[in-house]
Amino acid sequence: MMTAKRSATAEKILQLSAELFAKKGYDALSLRDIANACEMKAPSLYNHFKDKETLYRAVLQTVFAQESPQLLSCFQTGESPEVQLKSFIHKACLAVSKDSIFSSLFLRELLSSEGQHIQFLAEEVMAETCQAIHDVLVKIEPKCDSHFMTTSLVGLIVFQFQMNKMRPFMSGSEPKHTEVAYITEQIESMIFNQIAAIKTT
Amino acid sequence: MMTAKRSATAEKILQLSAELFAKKGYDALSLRDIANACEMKAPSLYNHFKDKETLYRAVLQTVFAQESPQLLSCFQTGESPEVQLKSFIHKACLAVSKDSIFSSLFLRELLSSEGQHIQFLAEEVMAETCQAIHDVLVKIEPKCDSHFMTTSLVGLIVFQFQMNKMRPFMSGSEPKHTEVAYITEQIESMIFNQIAAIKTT
DNA sequence: GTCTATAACGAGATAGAC
DNA sequence: GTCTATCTCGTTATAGAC
Repeated sequence: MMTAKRSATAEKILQLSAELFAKKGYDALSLRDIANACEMKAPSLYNHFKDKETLYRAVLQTVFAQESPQLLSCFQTGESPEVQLKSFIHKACLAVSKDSIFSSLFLRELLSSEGQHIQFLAEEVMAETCQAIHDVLVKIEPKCDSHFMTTSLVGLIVFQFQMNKMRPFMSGSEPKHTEVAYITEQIESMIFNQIAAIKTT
Repeated sequence: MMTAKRSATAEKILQLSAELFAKKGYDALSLRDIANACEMKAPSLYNHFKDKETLYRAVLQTVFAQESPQLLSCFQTGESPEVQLKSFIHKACLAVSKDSIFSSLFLRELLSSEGQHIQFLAEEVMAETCQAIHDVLVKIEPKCDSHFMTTSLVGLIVFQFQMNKMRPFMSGSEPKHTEVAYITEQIESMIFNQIAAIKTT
């Protein structure tokens, strides 16, 4: 599916507003804020996008499309399924830790009451990546519930990094808990221990 | 800490607006929407709450306070730590599946850019429950990272039930994946398999 | 007094005219 | 790209009902 070629300013609007949509959410973010970040006036945005909703959908599409190839590449190597999965976990954790735009937008949509974008996200944007995780899990251990493990993996990655904001106020939290390497290692451990447990039954 | 005694209408406003705040989010929900649900006019709300922000904070407090005793009771039995943790997982999953107000508000706050309420939630509202999980995990397996396991458990519960909206559009999803009993069982399995794996090292 | 509704304000929103 | 119409927001002032 080809995405329409965009002008340079349209690209600029997309990139800058993606960050703002992720940070403040659809309703709290005004077109003026976006225009401000782009060094233009709000009505000028209408030269590039039909309305706020259209801009937002374009943001969803491009943000997820940017991450997707990187993540999919993990599964296109000659390595064993186990190694492929591990490298995916590492790359996904790194991506989410570097900027949370991806995961913030995803979580916001998951919370949204009007489920308009849920289907779009699932089928058009995340399908390939989730399918790849799904397939590699089946290869590693056919007996496992690969759908549930896929959602658990995605959930842990998305949630644990969001939790970094709250950890300072929680008991038992240590500095290491906010480190990418440590979180990655722990999530990897949970997933592979679960697989191992199923394997031996 | 005593909470101020509230009138019947104030309680009604709290209950009805909690649902709406969870569903639409702080910014998207107008005082007129709330008033509508309560069968009153917007300005009348000001007889019961100073402003929107105050109402919202009261909502956070009461919603979490309602769930808290139920969940804490799991840890106040004479049962073994393992049984206590299992009964907590069951009760928490059931609570989240019955109404997602609790977990929606929590996730929304976790996403919020202004972290004003994060500390409040962590220290005033969720601290007791998280501490109880933390303690029981230490009892079961002192070698485990109980902080990380606590957040993983909370994250899995909150996330997996939110995912039910998206599952219909994902490959590999079956009807059982949206059932409370099945999700509960799977989360329990992940947590206890992780504990078992740590125990044997 | 206690709670309610009506009217209206100023700020800030989207979006269409120019 | 700018101007501006129109709408909706949170909030206040005020006056009437129980």
